Amino acid sequence: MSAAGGAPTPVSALAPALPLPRTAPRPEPPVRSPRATEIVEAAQRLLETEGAESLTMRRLGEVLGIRAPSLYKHLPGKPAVETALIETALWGIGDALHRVVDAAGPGDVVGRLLAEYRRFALARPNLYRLVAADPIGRADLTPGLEGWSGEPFYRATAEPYVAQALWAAAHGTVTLELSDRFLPGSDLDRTWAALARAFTAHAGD
Amino acid sequence: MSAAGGAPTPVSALAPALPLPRTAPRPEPPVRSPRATEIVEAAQRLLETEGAESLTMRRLGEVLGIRAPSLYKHLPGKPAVETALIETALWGIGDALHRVVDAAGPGDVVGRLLAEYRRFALARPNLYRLVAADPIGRADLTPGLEGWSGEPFYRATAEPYVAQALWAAAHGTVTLELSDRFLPGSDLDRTWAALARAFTAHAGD
DNA sequence: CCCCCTGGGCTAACAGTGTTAGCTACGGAT
DNA sequence: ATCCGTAGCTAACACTGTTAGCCCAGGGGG
Repeated sequence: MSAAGGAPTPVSALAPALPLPRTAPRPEPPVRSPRATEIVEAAQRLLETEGAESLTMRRLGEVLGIRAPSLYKHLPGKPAVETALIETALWGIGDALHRVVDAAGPGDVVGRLLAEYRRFALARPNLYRLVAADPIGRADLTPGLEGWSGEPFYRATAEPYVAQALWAAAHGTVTLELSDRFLPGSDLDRTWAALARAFTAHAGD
Repeated sequence: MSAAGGAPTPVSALAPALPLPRTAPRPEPPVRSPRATEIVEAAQRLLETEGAESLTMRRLGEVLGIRAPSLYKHLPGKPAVETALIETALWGIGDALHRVVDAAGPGDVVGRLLAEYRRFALARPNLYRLVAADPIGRADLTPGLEGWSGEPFYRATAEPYVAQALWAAAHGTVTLELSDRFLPGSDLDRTWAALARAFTAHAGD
């Protein structure tokens, strides 16, 4: 991800930019062989239905009617599978968030952005957890993808560092909600509302 | 962790509470045998100096001049080691944050709280990453520890849901900073400043 | 003094992980 | 008809956490 816009956006821009412009174009998905695509799709199904600890090369081969070592004829290894899954997640989040900002009705873009971010993650908990799991082979990710998928936060806040903070806050909140780390009995709707309020209330300062 | 105070604090309290009260007492650390304590300390050193992937039972035994299976005479397994490390981290964070709130000079408690949270995590990156790594054997944690260690956020905001949101935001930002997930070239000081501003500016609304 | 028993080490082993090497069968191109 | 790449296979390696079972030193009770 990484909010704060793509390459052409100068980081120091305190921009007015009310029409919520797009700056970075949607990056091109990488070309994969048909079989490799099948494998990645099977991996996604496996991850969502059985959880991360079931996403093993042997198990993945099994659901494909294949032995584990044969997977290496199509993909270089397990990190590649995970990277592919992370990428589909980033494309999904990016598309969903850009859509929200595109349909910018009158007020509270931030609130709707946060709601959509939350909705997406809760709908695919295991996928989001995978994205959140630290290391992420930055170098192997499609260039520009992280920036593009975080860009809606910039479009909504029009200030790069507020955008980064908002993105990080959303990420943290959703992570904790997925891990069930908030005090039991908390009304998470109100937590999200408090977060939206913090980033909305004081438009000019 | 988990902000929003301990048991006696009614969640609905929109409290005035300006003297920044403490609600939950500091929980008692669990009693461990001397040898078990040695092992946990060695694990912490190992984690910080060599990283999470080196924190293996065989390697841990090695630095203690012991074979891996012997560790099981003192601790029930690797999850127990990790839980112990997580607990020391939570105690550390809790102590540091409570100290900040105790020394409450005039303004910007939130800013100083965030700064301390960040400082702590960056000083022990691998330890913090371990805490952030999802599953956390909630049941095996010292009761009340999570609530107590997040309580300073409540003391600083005096509203449980704002506290949760602030804590989550801090967690997310520090996680992304540790994983180097922000756009390269970003001035993270400004991101943190933007976060503090969001949770400070509008005191009353 | 001897016995017993417990604490804390050991080796061997198991099941599981990602991954590599080397073999083989099929299918399309020359 | 021959070649060769594609895509499967088995065997194996090095690693993980973990269990079973053995063994030896030290201390207390008869």
